[in-house]
Amino acid sequence: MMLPERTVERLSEYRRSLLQCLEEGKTHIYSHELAELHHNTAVQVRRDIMFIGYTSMQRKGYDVRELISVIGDILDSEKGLNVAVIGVGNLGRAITTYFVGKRSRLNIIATFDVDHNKIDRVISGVKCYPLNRLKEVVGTHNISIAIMTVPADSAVEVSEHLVEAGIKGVLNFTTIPLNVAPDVYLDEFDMITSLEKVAYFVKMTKK
Amino acid sequence: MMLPERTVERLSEYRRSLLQCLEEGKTHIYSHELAELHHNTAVQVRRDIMFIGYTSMQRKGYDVRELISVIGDILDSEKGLNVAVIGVGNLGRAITTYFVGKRSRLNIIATFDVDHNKIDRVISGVKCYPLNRLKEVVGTHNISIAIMTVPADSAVEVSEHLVEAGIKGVLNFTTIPLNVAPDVYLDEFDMITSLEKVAYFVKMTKK
DNA sequence: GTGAAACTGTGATTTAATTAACAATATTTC
DNA sequence: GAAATATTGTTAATTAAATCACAGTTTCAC
Ligand SMILES: NC(=O)c1ccc[n+]([C@@H]2O[C@H](COP(=O)([O-])OP(=O)(O)OC[C@H]3O[C@@H](n4cnc5c(N)ncnc54)[C@H](O)[C@@H]3O)[C@@H](O)[C@H]2O)c1
Ligand SMILES: NC(=O)c1ccc[n+]([C@@H]2O[C@H](COP(=O)([O-])OP(=O)(O)OC[C@H]3O[C@@H](n4cnc5c(N)ncnc54)[C@H](O)[C@@H]3O)[C@@H](O)[C@H]2O)c1
Repeated sequence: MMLPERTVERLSEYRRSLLQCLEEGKTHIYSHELAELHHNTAVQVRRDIMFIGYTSMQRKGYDVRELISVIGDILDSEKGLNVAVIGVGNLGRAITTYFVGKRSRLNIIATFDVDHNKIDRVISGVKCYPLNRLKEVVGTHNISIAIMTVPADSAVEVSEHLVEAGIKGVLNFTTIPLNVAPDVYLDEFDMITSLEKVAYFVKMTKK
Repeated sequence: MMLPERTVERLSEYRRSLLQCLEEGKTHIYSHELAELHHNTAVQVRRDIMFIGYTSMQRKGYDVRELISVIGDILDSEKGLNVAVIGVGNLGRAITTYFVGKRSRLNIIATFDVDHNKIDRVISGVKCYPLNRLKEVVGTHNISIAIMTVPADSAVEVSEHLVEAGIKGVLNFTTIPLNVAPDVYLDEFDMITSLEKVAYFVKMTKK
């Protein structure tokens, strides 16, 4: 049974706060505390936690360590998943640098590009392969997720290669919407739209 | 009257496709064509367009140029809005470089940092100011939107400065959720969550 | 010019997501 | 140890978003 998309997002966010709590020595947390950390309500938090079937010790709040672990059981794959970054320009490089070394079940283990100045170089410890070796490398390294940061005009073509190579999830940072096979999960991550949305609501509340 | 959030997002996306169409010399477009470009349905497109009160010439589809203009009337502010990037690290630099020069009503006109190696330097034509001049510069340059790309541990503090300085919209790229005054619009743009969400659905469809 | 075909615009309906309401349970106070 | 308090888990109600269904136009074919 698949959780609602918004719940999955919130669980990921909760987990990060919970890890923070743990560092601060907090062992238990109430639904309303978690809610306050995340612009939402205590009921919403409890509902999300209900979805994953965890129950707290009544009246004491949720056991932080346990909750982290249960969320992990839901979100993480047992052995983690391998990730590739496609297009190592400004954004691709920023992302790669950022993610590498983060303790996580998602490991960026390869990047791809077509620029000969980048190919075979190592960026933040991750090797850059030529795009035409995509299928091979995806296979041998068991990569299932791609982060797309190629220029807009090669996005469609590259996305087809990705599907062909056996990628099962795509996080698309390019500004053009993609079409992938129905068994491939696609998330469009659109900065321009986000910025325009902020601008719209700023404009509207000014009036 | 305020449009639903999702509709605003889609309008921004439609506009980009429409601009593309224009370049390709397409003068009219049907709802189902626009839908196909954006993983959604013709009815959804028509409903969104109905929201903004535009009507097509029956049976010919929407006039591309007109529709772009009407969406612009809804989304854009008359004179555009000024934007600042706070924290010019890897991500801040990538974003600044990307946005500058894009024909748009949203202009990145300043960046801020605390690192003396960055302050007073010009990045992609945009000057970097010291953070302690935030209020002054926001005032004199009439900046209303901030893109936050500072390290997580200074995010909360910086967000307070932003609100204090009179910023009205924040696009937050840091991994910790912020709390801003109720009249400030905040969008959390969370890459880790997005990636974890992709991973979850990949994991689930594998089974 | 008449009938069929192709689209749009929108009221009605359905589905999904959120919020309200409250019983059940544990804890504290006196 | 009874009453008051705080918190969870869940059913029911509400609200928001998406989809269906179809009437109303325009165009096209003949
Ligand atoms: N930088 C941003 O903040 C930002 C914001 C919004 C959207 N985007 C989108 O993200 C993408 C990347 O942006 P960027 O600023 O990093 O651009 P960039 O030009 O700095 O990087 C693009 C990289 O992709 C490589 N590349 C080109 N064709 C390729 C191919 N067919 N296969 C693999 N690699 C290829 C290039 O060699 C380069 O290294 C663009 O599509 C852009 O629209 C970026
Ligand atoms: N790079 C990514 O792909 C990525 C992904 C997810 C989240 N993020 C988040 O985005 C933020 C920036 O990431 P990054 O990779 O660019 O980091 P970075 O370390 O490269 O850049 C941070 C910049 O902020 C500046 N800074 C530090 N304190 C500041 C302050 N108080 N005021 C203004 N500027 C200050 C630093 O001098 C530096 O220039 C981080 O919060 C990170 O969690 C980044």
